[in-house]
Amino acid sequence: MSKSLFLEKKRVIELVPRAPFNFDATMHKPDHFPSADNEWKPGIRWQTMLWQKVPLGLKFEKRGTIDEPRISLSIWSRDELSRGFLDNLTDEINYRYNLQLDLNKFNRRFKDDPQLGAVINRWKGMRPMNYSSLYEYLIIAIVLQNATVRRSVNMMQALFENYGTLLLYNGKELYCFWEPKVINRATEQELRDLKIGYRAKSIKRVTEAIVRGGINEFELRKKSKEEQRKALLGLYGIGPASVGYILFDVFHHMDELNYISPWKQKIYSKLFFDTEPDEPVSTDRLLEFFKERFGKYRMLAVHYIWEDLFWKRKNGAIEWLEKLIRL
DNA sequence: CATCAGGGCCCTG
DNA sequence: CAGGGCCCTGAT
Repeated sequence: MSKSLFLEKKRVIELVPRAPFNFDATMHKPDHFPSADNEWKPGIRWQTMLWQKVPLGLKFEKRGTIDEPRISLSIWSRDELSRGFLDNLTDEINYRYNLQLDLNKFNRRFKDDPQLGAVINRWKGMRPMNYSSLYEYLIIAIVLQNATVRRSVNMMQALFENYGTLLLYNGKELYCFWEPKVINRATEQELRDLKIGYRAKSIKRVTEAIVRGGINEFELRKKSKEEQRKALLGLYGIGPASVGYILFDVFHHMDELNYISPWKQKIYSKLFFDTEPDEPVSTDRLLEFFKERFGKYRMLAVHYIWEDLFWKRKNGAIEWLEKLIRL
């Protein structure tokens, strides 16, 4: 079973996102499955983070306004953190959370779009947000595959309980990810005993690739999208659906949209063509449509409309949608 | 009770 | 490039 750690040192720093910045729509994605490494309520997000092998408890708090945004970031740790470490961490958080993404061109270009215009208006300053390292995201992607949401939640929880570290800070108890080498030492059978099924093999092999250094997040950030895609597809258990998520969320390619899974096909068809779920528009046609209408911003545009839908759902069930998402 | 498909991917033919 | 198998779970 996992260990737990009380974090008693606290530092507070200020982050300055590029305006416009919408705190809640960035810090909470209602379509993401709940995970024991974070918690959100309006104006605050708690998030654990393993950075340079140091487990951290983060708390982001909303300050300022959409047009003059600030974030107060409190950082809990077991030991005192150096200035250099904090600077480094700040850069990483700016990168992962897309805090410096310039949305102005996107906003101007689509403010009058019949469908996207109103959504941009509602969620001005929202950006895609990823809190994970590449390795952590790969694990999440694997856990999502061929499973219902509930099952993904259970698998992730079992992994945290067995390999993660429970962090106690700010009155919260949240799990922090493990170092890859921890799972590299585990056997496939140990993983299978957590009821993750055949995914055990994928997790072992992806972890091994990371530990060996065969795939390096920081090197990959410098490469082209197609080089990144090729490297990711080379990982056992990582296919086009997972790679699509990673290229957008982890590597921030706002135009990465060239694979649509069957369940999303039905939802996109309804959203953009108002078709019935049993007669969805072909994925080829959907992809052409997105490309033509949203150009290099196509995944960002779809993200806006997708999140808008799930915020609506959070505030009251949407009947047609409930049938299409397996919980 | 049995059967089945699911927020994919690998492997085979 | 189509289709079967994979772990387990909740739905039927």
